[in-house]
Amino acid sequence: MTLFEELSWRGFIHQVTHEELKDALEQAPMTLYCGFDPSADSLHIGSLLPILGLAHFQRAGHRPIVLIGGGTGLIGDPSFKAEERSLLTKEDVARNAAGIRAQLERFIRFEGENAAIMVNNADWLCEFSLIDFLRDVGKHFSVNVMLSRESVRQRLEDRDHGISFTEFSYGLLQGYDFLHLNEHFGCRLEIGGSDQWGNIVSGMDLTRRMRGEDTYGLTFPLVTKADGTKFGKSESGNVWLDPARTSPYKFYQFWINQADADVVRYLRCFTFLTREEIAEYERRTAEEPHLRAAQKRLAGEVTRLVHGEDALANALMASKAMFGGGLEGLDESTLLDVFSEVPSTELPAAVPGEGRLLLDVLTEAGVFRSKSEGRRMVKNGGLYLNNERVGTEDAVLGEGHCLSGGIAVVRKGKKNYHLLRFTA
RNA sequence: GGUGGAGUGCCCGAGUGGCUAAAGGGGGCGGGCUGUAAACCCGCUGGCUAUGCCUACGUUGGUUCGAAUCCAACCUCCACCA
Repeated sequence: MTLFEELSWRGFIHQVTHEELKDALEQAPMTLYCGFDPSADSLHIGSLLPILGLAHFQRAGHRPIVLIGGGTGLIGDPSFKAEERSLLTKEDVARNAAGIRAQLERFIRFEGENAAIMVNNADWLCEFSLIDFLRDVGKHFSVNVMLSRESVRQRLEDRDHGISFTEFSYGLLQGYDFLHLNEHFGCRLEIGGSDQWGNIVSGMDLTRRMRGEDTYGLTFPLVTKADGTKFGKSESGNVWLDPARTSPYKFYQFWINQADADVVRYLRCFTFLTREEIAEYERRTAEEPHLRAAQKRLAGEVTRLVHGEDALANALMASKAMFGGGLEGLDESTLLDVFSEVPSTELPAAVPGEGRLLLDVLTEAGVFRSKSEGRRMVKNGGLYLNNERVGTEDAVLGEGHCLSGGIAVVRKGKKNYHLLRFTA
């Protein structure tokens, strides 16, 4: 199977500028690039597709360039954005660029044969003088063409939001990146999300005009969900690659909760499993959906890829404790680890012996907004202490409620945990 | 600027003197079923020192034994006209 065929069945291909790209990729190693926007100090799973795209190219022997938009990030890409965004400071962008760089190193190999290269476009864009840029680069861009781009159409039509000259100029900068990479690294292909089509074509045009070089562009489709909601959001917001922002446990849970209708597609594009393996999961999803073998494999693969083997093991252990039941066997450090991201409240050790009402303690600890809420929760049978349902409103907190290490695990409903820690 | 209408709980929306912590719907939360899913079913959805009390129907004041409901002023929004 050729690289192009592989990308194709995995669902990586939305648009290609030239059909010949598929042959060119088979004939000789190619240098290609993909840009990442440093608008936050971490990537989120929306960037996973481009990252894995680059990885596939590298596995097939091509040379990827990872471009961090340290310069373009100072301007802001207006493509398909409804409103003008506020500018990030140079310090923010530099810090974000560093964070993203560290993350990308997990996915792409930067040494050995066809090692990837990482560049930051701040290195060349920030050097440019305005006059030079307008004379040398701007001259090759037609405002008429820029105005006709679909990606800014909404902003041109919307009088309330409009578009500033700054953002309108963004395309020139990204276009210049391609030219620069072509000149310095022989880069001949830019890949990106489907919203990047206009910017990619700009860069190709510029490279042809200024250097007479023909280049290629390829875009990935938007990742969709069968139910029409947006992919990449969990109830707690964006799903980030940074474990400090989205813990490996939550990350794992995000994937395990994917719908049957989506999971096979996700196995194709977010894992490196073979066609045969995925076909097997497709069969199992159809025949024994309740086992959710595909979701488990997807969550395992992606979590390992993003966070590593140890983090995956922890996520699995935590998931088992949260959903499998038994807490009794766990020792203190395991408990703390499993519930590490759960809010906790420290209480003096004397408290359990004093026989205080459980509801009073939990309201003080912030588990309930009011005592009424707590009473309601008990009445509806939604309050659990160490996985045992609390049956009465006047339950008293006692010695027997501590697990190892003086910890009591409070649960509201199915998934909301809170830890009480009794300290000496 | 003129005229008319409207502001109710997280949201929409009923309610025109006591039976109203306020119908109904949505959302949210909890329970059941299940696969940590979807769909569906059920319950809850102001607070408290709790068979009672307090707070709440745009704001402030008034009428009344009693007001979301009547009156006055103010604020805000909408519609139509200019």
